[in-house]
Amino acid sequence: MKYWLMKSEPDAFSIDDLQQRPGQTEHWDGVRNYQARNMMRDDMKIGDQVFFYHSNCDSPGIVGIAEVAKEAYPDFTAFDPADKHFDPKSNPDKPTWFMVDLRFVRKLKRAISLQELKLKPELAELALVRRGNRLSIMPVTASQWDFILQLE
DNA sequence: GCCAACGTTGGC
DNA sequence: GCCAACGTTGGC
Repeated sequence: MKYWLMKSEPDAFSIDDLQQRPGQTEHWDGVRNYQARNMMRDDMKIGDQVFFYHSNCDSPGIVGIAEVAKEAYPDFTAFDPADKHFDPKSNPDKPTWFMVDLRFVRKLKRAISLQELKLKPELAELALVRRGNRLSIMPVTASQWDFILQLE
C-alpha cells in the first residue's frame, strides 16, 4: 500500500464536501498535469491512503485522510466542451486524462498547517515543502506519513 | 492582488 | 530542438 498527498482548493472541493458526498466518495477530476496523471494512472491502487490538503486558502495544510476507492479511469470532464476542464486533445477512444475515486476516511483532530510542516527537518524531502513545488498529487513515504500523523 | 516558479505552446 | 511568451498554481 502506498501513501499520497492530494491538494484541493477548499472553495472548490473541501474535506467536508467529500464527507458529505453519497457514499463519502467522489471522483477526482480536473487533473491536467502529466506527472500527476501518471501517478494516478500507474501507481494509485485501491486502499492507498491519501492526505487531503487544502491549498490556496487562508490556512493551507493537511486536514484529513481519504483512501483510493476506484483506480484510474478516463476523466470524462475532458470530453465536455462546456466543462471548465475540457481538453479537445482528449477523446473517449484515446483519453489523455485520468482520475481516481477517493473515499472519506476521517478528518485529522487538528489541521496541520504548511507552516508547521515546513519547520520539520523530518519532512525536508517531502515534495510539498520544496521550493516552487506545484504538483497537485505527490507521493508520501511511509515514514513521512507516520511522522505527520504523530503530530496530530 | 502580487508575484515567483513552473509547465506548455508555438514560431523559427 | 531552442527559447520567449504566456498561462497557471498557490503562498503570502
